[in-house]
Amino acid sequence: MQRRNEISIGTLANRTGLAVSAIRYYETQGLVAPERNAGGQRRFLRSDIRRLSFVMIAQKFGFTLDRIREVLGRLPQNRTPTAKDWRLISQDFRAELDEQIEALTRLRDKLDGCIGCGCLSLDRCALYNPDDVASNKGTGPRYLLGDEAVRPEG
Amino acid sequence: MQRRNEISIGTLANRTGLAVSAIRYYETQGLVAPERNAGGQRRFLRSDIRRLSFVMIAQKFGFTLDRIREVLGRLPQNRTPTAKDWRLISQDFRAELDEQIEALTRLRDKLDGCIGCGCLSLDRCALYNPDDVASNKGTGPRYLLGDEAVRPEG
DNA sequence: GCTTGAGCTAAAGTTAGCTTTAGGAATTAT
DNA sequence: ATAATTCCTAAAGCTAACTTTAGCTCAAGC
Repeated sequence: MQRRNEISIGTLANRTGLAVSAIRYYETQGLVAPERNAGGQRRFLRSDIRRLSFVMIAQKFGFTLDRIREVLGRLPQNRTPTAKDWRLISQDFRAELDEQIEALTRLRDKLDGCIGCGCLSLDRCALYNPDDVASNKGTGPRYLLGDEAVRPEG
Repeated sequence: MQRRNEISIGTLANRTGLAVSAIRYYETQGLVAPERNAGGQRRFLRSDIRRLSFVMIAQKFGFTLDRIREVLGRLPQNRTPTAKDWRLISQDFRAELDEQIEALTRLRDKLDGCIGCGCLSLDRCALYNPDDVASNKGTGPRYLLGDEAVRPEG
């Protein structure tokens, strides 16, 4: 009962490399909205492969699922997104990314100033500007960019 | 019983802006190691203000506490760190940071290529190179891009 | 000397992003 | 027609980085 344009969760998992459980979780988070067949099983569209690929890429850049859902919300709801639709949101995405990289670079440059004075003290240090990098408020894990960027051990 | 060079956890909290509970947690994680007074209360050194300041900065850059503990381990254990000591580890730190920024920039450039083709598909997209940015941490076996190959069925 | 604020510990709760487990039901393969 | 997969749901578990709560002790001010 697998129509041309419909795929099962297992197939989607294989095509994206995601775990089946992860895809189900993404559904609860509103990142995909599959239909159900007569037996109650999820039927995804082929275009969901691209959709979830986007999710994975965005995560690699450090975006949260909430943020990603927002971005995906800019895709047309009433039809399957075209290449042009994806191009548009990828461009917005790139702009945010540029800002993130710049913020990080500014922060790094400030660290340079502090290496000079060796202070690292709250009283004087330029590093304590709250506007630097979007500071993740509240409890829970706070990660923006991968922690172990490159470990020297390799 | 507050000696010249010793401060209470409350004072340390005020000086760093951290919550008292956060400082206690950092102790369990081996990021600070205060002594105790006769009554069992923690007595920190003034130099711990700088130490925790470093922790906060490193977190702002997205480093995990585990990673930060490692970095702090390069400070001398037997004496209070000098400005020069801090300068040395800040430099190492900067190097890692540079790599992080570069990895992110490389990834962004690849996104540019994909905006061109609008593909965002696992089969073709350059974004799925496992060497890009260190894969996300988190729980359990997560086949993110690169951890476990994207199966050969193609 | 008594009250009040600061500290202490251990344990449980929180958020994000999932995975694992348990116990069935639907599909697919033989 | 079975057997073997795959899928389903709900609930619990896990990591990181903390906070909150409960119940008690210590220290400081009047």
